[in-house]
Amino acid sequence: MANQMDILFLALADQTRRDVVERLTHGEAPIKELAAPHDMALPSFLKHIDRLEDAGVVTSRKVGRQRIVALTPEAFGPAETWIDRQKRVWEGRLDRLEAVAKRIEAETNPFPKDET
Amino acid sequence: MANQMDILFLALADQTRRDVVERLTHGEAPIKELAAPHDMALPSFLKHIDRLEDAGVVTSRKVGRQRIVALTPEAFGPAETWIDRQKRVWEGRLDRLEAVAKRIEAETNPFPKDET
DNA sequence: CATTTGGTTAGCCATGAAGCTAACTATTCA
DNA sequence: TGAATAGTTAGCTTCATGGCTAACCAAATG
Repeated sequence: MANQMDILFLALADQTRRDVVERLTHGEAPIKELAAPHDMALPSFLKHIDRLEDAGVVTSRKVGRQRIVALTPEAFGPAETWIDRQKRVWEGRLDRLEAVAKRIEAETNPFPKDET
Repeated sequence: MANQMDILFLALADQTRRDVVERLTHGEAPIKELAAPHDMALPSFLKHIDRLEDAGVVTSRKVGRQRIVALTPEAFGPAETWIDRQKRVWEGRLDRLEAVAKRIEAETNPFPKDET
């Protein structure tokens, strides 16, 4: 029942996971290093990483016994695009209302004040 | 345990709620009209509206027995800003890596190829 | 080869989210 | 004023989320 956008927004709806993302903007890191600042058992922390990976926000690869996690910021695209579109439609609506208001004024007042 | 940003992202992490937002970009509407396209009992739908309102994405006022809901797109700000910041830090990092790479090249190769 | 280290798996618990029905309140309208 | 309309409240179920411990696997190291 949860689509990709649900998963993406949900991944960002948690402070721990956003902290991990912020850390990763400075470069990839192994699980242990990522987990260090978080007062949480490792298996619990792992779930957060898995959730970020499911959302496509992060990828990971095994190097020896370490798992190196890296950011994939392209993943934010759909979220940003969606928000932008909403704002643009909303602003478009304001423009249209303004246009309507002007037309009504023109129709009801055949001698607008800016015309001498 | 959930901060304001959690609540905002969580509000957007649901198709029904995103649909409502999209509808509201075209103008405010009473609950019943908003609920109509959604195959869901009214009390269930109400919870979604309440969640959007908690997140600040929407406001509502009572007019007679109707409750009119309107969008407040400024609420998206924090989400957009956060995502943008992550991308900017990430890109900054790439720039820095590039700079480092250039410096290393210059140090190891005193006669770069573009110099005759 | 035994031990440490880094991660993983399995399984449990408490809480919260999303849905429902039934019953209620408050406007509006005939 | 009685009936219809628009929301609301209460209370229930089911499933997901976020946390835990214990036990395990596999790579690295003494």
